[in-house]
Amino acid sequence: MEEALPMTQREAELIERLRHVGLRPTRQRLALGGLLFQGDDRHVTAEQLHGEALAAGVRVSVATVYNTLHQFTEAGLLREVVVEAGRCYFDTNTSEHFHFFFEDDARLMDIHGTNADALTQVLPGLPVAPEGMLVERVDVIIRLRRA
Amino acid sequence: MEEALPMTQREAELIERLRHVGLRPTRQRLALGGLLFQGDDRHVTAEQLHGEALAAGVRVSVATVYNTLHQFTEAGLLREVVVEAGRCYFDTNTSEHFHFFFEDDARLMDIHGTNADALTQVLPGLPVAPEGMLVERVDVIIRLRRA
DNA sequence: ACCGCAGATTAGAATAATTGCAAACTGCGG
DNA sequence: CCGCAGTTTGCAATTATTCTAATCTGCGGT
Repeated sequence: MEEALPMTQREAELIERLRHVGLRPTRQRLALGGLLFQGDDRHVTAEQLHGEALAAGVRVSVATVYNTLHQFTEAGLLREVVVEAGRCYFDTNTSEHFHFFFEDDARLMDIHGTNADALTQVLPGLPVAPEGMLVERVDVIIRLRRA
Repeated sequence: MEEALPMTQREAELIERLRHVGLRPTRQRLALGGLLFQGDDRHVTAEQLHGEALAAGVRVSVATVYNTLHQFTEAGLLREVVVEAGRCYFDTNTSEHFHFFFEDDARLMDIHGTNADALTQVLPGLPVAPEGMLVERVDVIIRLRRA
């Protein structure tokens, strides 16, 4: 039997957060959540996160990482961003924002600040969705290359 | 030996177009080009195009379809659009424009018309690319779902 | 504390899209 | 009509993701 580890504030918050969206706070979900939601915004692939988990000594399968990422996305804790065929990123920043994508090193970066604001303001109104359709999400990706 | 078929105007134009971008007008490239550049704008996946080619009685391998699509893209005859993890579309409309994506039937549609214009006008200036980087391309995808 | 079970996790196989490769083929300039 | 660089091909290899069926586990009820 394991000694009950002291629970940090962050852990307690994470548990509450999971419960709130109807997900049972299992060992794996807590571990992955802990890696994902530590401070600054992150953009990870399933592979990456799996690697980090293993490196941190957490036993977890790739399948579970995928399950968890999708469940988190479903629950609104993550946002999925597709940039390249056959690679998909999960973004811990779920607010309305756009992305820079650095093609040279396949890295994704949030765009925030005044530059993006004008763009944000223009988007909501247009273009009008076709009859009977509603806008699920708007993705704006600005692809960059070393000059 | 085959009888030389009469060459239509469109075929001749396609040959010229390929030569102009430095691609040898081979049987396969002509067939695929013919399917792609017939009138209205198209959004096809490699699989789809391969299917169409076979249906049209053109012998061509999947590998060649991929090669050709990428060469055409490289040459500026096509534009690649990534919408879903593990599926990538090629758009015969290479001008600056945005896309609707119908999540229900995985279909892509160009956005043109006045609605998109305001957005187009806002894009060029911002957001400013980070130091030493230049904007390769801006992708705007508006994801739709049946209401 | 202990039980039981619905929900979660797992390894490994299966699927899907795409790319790599080495051998065979073919426009096209000479 | 020759020759070769550029193309194409089938197939194997890779990569990302999903499926599956057996096993495990959080947690409410006792």
